Amino acid sequence: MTAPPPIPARRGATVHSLSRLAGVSVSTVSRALKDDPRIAPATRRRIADLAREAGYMPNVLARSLSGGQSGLIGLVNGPMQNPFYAELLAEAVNQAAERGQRLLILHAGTGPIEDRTSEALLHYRVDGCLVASAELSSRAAAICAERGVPLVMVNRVARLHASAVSCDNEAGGRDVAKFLLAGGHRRPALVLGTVGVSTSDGRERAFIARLAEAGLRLALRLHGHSTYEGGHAAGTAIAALPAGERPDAVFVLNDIMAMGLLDAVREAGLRVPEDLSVVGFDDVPAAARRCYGLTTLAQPLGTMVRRGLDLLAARIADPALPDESVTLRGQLVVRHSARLPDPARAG
Amino acid sequence: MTAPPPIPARRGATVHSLSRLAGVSVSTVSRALKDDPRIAPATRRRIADLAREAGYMPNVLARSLSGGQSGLIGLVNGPMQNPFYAELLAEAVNQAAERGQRLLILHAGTGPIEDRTSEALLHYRVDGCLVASAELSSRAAAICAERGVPLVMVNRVARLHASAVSCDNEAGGRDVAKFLLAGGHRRPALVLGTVGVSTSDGRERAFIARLAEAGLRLALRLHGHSTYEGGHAAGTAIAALPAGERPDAVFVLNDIMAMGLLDAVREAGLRVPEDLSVVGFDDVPAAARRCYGLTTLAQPLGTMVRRGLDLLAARIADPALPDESVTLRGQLVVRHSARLPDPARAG
DNA sequence: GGGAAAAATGCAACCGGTTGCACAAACCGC
DNA sequence: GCGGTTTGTGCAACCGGTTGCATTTTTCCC
Repeated sequence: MTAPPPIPARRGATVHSLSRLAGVSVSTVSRALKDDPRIAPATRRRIADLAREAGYMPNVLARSLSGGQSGLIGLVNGPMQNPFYAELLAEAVNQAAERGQRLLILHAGTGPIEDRTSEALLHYRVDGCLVASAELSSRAAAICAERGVPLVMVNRVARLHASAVSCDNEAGGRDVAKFLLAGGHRRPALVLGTVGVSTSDGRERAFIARLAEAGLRLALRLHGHSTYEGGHAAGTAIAALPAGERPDAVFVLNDIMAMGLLDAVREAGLRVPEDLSVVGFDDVPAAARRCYGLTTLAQPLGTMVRRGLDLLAARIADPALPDESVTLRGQLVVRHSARLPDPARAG
Repeated sequence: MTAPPPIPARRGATVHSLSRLAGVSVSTVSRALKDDPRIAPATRRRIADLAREAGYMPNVLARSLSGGQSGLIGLVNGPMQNPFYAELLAEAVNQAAERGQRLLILHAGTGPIEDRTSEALLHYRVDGCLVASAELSSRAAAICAERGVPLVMVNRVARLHASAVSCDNEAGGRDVAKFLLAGGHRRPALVLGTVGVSTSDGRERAFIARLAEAGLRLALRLHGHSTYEGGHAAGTAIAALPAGERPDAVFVLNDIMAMGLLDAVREAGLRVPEDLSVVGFDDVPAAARRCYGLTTLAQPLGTMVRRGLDLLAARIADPALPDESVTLRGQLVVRHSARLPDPARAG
C-alpha cells in the first residue's frame, strides 16, 4: 500500500478556472500564486490549496508572452560523439535545472548551423543561448544582439557580439610544453583538431612559443579533425615513421583524438610512454581509464558551465551589460601516457 | 540617484507592426503569412516582402498559446556518460530538426525524475515526449495521459499509458546465447545493468532460456550498474577467479559495461577471446574500435528514434490513437571479442 | 462617529498570435 | 439595374497569464 495518490489533475486548470472556484478575480489568483504580499494571507493560502487540488500548472508559454521570461536557454552544442560535449550537455542540463531553467537544444553536431536552426532561437524566445560549438553565423549573432538575446560562448573565445567562458588555452599549451620539456623530450609533435577554431589557436601558439624558448621546433604537425578516427590515423602515421624521424612526444589538442592516437600507436607496437609520450586536452572521463591513463590538461567543465550560466543570467537581468570574457585556468593531470620529468634534471 | 533606466524594449516586428506598415489588419497579416488562399496574391506578396524586410520572426509561444502546437518535444534521457544515450540524443535532435521540431531536454542522468522535472513537461506544453530513461513516475504519466500529452518510450518496454519503441530484447538475448553456444562455450556468465529496467529483463530471460535448452545454466551473474566502472569491477572479479571456476564467456547487457569489463580482464592478464569471450549489447560507436572489437548486438538506433517520432507525430495529430508498441529486431555484429563458432561443428 | 490611511481586491489592457464570422466590394447572369 | 455569389478584409474574441491603476473594504485614530 503506497500513499494515497494526490488528487488527479483536472483537465487544464487555469487562473480563470481557479478564479471561478475561489470566487475571486483572475488577477487575485495570479498574485496569490506568486505570494504577492498585497493579497491577504488567508486568501493566498486558500488559492494555493485550490490550485494544488486542481493540479494547476502555470502555462509558461503564456507567462513569457506577457513580458516575462521563458526560462528557456538555447544550447548550440558540438558533436556528441566527443564525450567532452556529452559531458558539457549533461552539466548544462543539470545546472540549468537547478536554476529553474530548461535547455532547448538547437544544434548538436559538426558543421555550420543551418539558418533554420539559428532562427528557432528567436522563434522560441529563449532567454539566452549557450554556444559551445561552431560559430554562429554572423547574421544570427547580429539578430540576437539586436533582439537583446544574450549569447555566451563556452569553450570558445569571444567573437562578434558575445560574452565567453573559456579555458586559458595559452597557459594550457605552455604548461604542456613545459611538462614535455621537463620530461626530456626533444622531438615534439602536434595533432590539431578542427581547423579555424578559436580555442585551438591559443593552445598551438603557446605550445610552439614555449618550445621555441627552449630552442625546439615542432617535429611534426598533423590534423586529427577532432575525431577518434582522425587521431587514430595520426597515430598510425606517426608509428609508421622510422624510429629516427619519429617524434618522441605528441600534444594532441583534445582527448578524443588522443585516445584514437594512443590506440593506434599501441596497435602498431609502440610503447607509451617509452617510445612516445602522449598528452591530451580536456580530461574527459574516459581519459582516466586505466587502459588510457592519459596525461591531459583538464578543463574545469563544471565551472565553465556555471560561469556561462552566470554570465547569461546577468545579461538576462540587464541586457545592457557589456560583453565579458572569463578565462579559467586548466590543470595538467599527470597520468602515465607521458614520460615524467626526471627529478634529477628538474632539480 | 539614478533611477532604474527603462529597458529599451526594442522588440522585433510583430503581426501588429506589420499590419500598421502594410495598412491592413492583423488578421490579414496573419493569414497572408500562412499563404491563406483567401488573401489576394498581391497582398500576400506585399506582406511577405515587408515581413522579410523587417526581419519578422513569428513568436512560437504566442502561436501555440492560441491552440496551435509548440513544436517542442520533451526528452527524458539517460546518463550521458553512456555513449548510447549521447548518440540517442544526437539522433533525436537531428531527426526532430528535420521535422521542424525542437527538443526540450527534461532530464539527462540516472536516478528518478524529480517532480519538478516531470512538471516542466506540462509547464512548457510540449507536444509530446520521448522517454528513453528512468520510468516516469506513474503520477506524471497519469497527468500526461489526462492532458493529452503523448508519451513514447524509446528503448523501454511500454508500461503505464504510453507507446513504445524497443529492440526485440528476447530475440537479442537468444541470438547471443545461440552464438556463444555455437562457439562452444560451456560456462556462460551474465553481467546485468540497471536493476528493474524493463529492457534488461527480456535480454536476461531469453538468454537463460536458450542456455537451458542446451542444458546449461549461468556460471555467474554479476551487477554492472550500467557503468564503465561497474563493468570494470565485474571484469576484475571474473579475472580473479581460479581458472577452473571462471566462466568462458560473458554476456554483458550493454556496451559501456562491456568495455569496462574488457579493459579489466585484459589488465588482469586474461586474453580475449582465448580465455574469455565477451559479448555486449547496443553497438555504440566505440565498440567498433580496434582496441575493443566488441561483438555485440546492435540496436537500430536511428530507426528506433525515427519510429518513436513517428508514433509521437501520429498521436499529436490524433490523441485518440491507442497505445502502440513497436519492436525492432537488432542484429549481432561479430567482431573479435568472442570466440567464433567452429565451422566444423556448426556445419 | 467621521475621515484618512492602509489593506485587499477587481478592472482592463497587454503580450503576439489565430480564427469564426460579419461585412464590403467586385462580379455574375438575366 | 437588381438580387446572389465570390472574393478579399476587418472585427473581435480567445489562448493563459501579468500588471498598472482604480476601487472597495477594513483598520485606526482622534
